[in-house]
Amino acid sequence: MKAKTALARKTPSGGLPKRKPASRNGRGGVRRGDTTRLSILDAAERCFGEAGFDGVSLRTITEVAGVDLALANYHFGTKDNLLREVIARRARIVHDERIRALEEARRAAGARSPSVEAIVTAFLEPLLRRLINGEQGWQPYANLVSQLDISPKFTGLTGDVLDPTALHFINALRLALPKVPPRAIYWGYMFLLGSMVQVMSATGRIERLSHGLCKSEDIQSALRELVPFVSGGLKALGAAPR
Amino acid sequence: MKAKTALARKTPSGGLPKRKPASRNGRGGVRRGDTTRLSILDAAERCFGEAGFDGVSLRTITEVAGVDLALANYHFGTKDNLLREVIARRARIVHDERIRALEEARRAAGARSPSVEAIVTAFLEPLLRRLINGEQGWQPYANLVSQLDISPKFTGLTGDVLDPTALHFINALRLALPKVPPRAIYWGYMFLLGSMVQVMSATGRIERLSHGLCKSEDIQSALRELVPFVSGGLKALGAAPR
DNA sequence: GTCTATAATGAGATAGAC
DNA sequence: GTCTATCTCATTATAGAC
Repeated sequence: MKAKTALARKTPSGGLPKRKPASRNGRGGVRRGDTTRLSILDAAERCFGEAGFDGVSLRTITEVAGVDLALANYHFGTKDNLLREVIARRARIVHDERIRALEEARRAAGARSPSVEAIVTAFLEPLLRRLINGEQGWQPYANLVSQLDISPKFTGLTGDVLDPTALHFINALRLALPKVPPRAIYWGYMFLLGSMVQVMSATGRIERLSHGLCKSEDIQSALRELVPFVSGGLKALGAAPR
Repeated sequence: MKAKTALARKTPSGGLPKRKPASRNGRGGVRRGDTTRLSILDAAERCFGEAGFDGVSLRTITEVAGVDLALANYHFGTKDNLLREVIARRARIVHDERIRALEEARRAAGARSPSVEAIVTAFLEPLLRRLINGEQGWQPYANLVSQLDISPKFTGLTGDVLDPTALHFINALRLALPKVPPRAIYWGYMFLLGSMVQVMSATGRIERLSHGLCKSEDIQSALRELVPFVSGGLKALGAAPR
């Protein structure tokens, strides 16, 4: 099984141009190359989200971006690295906001642990709220992350970026559920992820099943069900027969 | 965004050979073409599961199968159709067994509805039990189904095959949880799917997070946590603020 | 049913003019 | 930074001998 793309390895960054300096022109303006970079990043996000990493070519991406094919390689080196930068861009934002929300919940709870609901909400809201508000580019990003989360081929990539957040929340859940054994908490976190992913990936499946009663895009309603579901599930974890 | 593969459309089956007759030689023997067919099916299952539909070429698949490249097209027509047959083969088995398990649970419950736990178990066990027992080819299949479940590109395919099962269980859950509104049940079913998918897709993420305390391949332990989690989650669904 | 050979196209990446 | 042109190789699929 020849792997054509080697996402497990770190990019040697040998093929990349040294362009971090001169990114701005000192008067707050944006250089031409920056808008090109952004166009490619946005187009890649959208295309990857719709068709998956291997389902889209750089040709298609640059076409959607309205720029020349060669510019993808100039700005990002390889396709692998383009994916990396697509993920990293928004993952940082979500991570920071999740941690802030968790700290906020801790402060609100005072000496006790925050409730499971509060922890789960702190995890889910930062990303899902953006989908609810329809903020530019977040739906494709959510779609993409969902796909990467499942695919064994990409665990290296998603892990580097998403594991730190995970450990914070697993820790919080352990404190909130002292009677649930750690093993169960780890699995519970995976189930939380899985449930969230079903909400994030707009497959249109739920409208087919429900004959239009529920809608994939109605994240608001999904979140209203998701928080009690996950919280109730986590609290039920201790009762497993040993 | 040019879609190179048209999975939404039904295959016209014009490129397929009329080979259903003469599949067996009347004395219970297996013809040469059948073992080739099987080799390709098995190899495709494994490769698709590891790298995704677009991440693997027919060349690689036939190489893994140890047969000539042209035989893939001879036996299956197109790559799309090969995927279809890979899915259908085991999906039928799982569907039948799930329905049987659900009916068994109904019989055991007598006049009342089966418990949520019984319904959830009837859904999860037929597939997960095979992973636990390490039955040939089921892990790659589970991996593949997980990926298709998320990808917007493939909903047409998975829907045709998996929706009938879904509706049976959604119905059972509605009867078991009369106080939970239907909308919530539909979402709950999606969350059930999502949690299961996290168990089925062997990404190795949970061992990284838990430092080896949990293992992706230990489906037995995962199932022990999954049933209470999902059941508890479903029961908690009604409490959503309207 | 299987194989060789090849068609027809698309892929990621790069060299070099501007 | 951008573009044209191209390299090199892989892709799906088929035609035709055996």
